[in-house]
Amino acid sequence: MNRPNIDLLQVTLDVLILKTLVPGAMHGWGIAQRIQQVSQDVLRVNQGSLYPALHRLEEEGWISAEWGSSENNRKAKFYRLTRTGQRQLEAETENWKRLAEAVGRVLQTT
Amino acid sequence: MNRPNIDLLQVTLDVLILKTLVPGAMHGWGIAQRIQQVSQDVLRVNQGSLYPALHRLEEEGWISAEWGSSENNRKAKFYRLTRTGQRQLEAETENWKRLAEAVGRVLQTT
DNA sequence: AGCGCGCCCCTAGACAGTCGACAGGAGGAT
DNA sequence: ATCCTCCTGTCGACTGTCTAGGGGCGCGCT
Repeated sequence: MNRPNIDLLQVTLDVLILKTLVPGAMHGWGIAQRIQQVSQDVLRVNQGSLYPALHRLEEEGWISAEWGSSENNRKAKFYRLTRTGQRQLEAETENWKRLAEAVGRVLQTT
Repeated sequence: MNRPNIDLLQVTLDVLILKTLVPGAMHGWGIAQRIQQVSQDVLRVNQGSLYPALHRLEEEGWISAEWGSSENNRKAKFYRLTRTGQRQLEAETENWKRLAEAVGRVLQTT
């Protein structure tokens, strides 16, 4: 009831993460930052959603992890898109498009 | 796994239902049919999602229900958009647009 | 040296909403 | 009578998010 002011994403985080990794490997915190930035603050990724998602994706074999050190010289786990992850990204992107179009059709009929 | 040809909606059903009721009152089954039709079969509403959603919306006061008889002379519960439901629809539509745009921005950066 | 802050990782429990399957009643046609 | 279609509804399992924690380690400041 008490309508929490939020309107976070109900979309599968997965495709967003996958897409963010296309330019190159990144650590989790950086991924979240970038998504928020590129979406102009509309999409915010909570840590409690981020890490489970990351681990899920890794388990699926769509991304692979490797420890390294961040630009601030902190220990960080870098994730990279795998080949199957690339395919998955394409499939899910296509999926999103169809979904968005379909919802659009329903919503914009005067 | 066995890729059931569908890829149901992970979107809030609510806004779809609300929008479908704009032209006039409808019964639950008809709402589901119409959404599927307008979305060109991309969006399918399962019964197990539909009725809980309907009841939820009614409880929120966004739609009101009334028993009547369908065009096939069957007993059916007709739902109508209330005034607050109208407002809610506008808000959620706006919300969807922002979300879709944001996801689009992330996804289409080459 | 010691302290705090910002960066970066992770987990646990509660909770909401969907999915697939199932159940039931009532009208119309055979 | 019997069966099919229309139409409403519920239940348990599951997936995924949210809130709210906890910890470790550089770096700059005093």
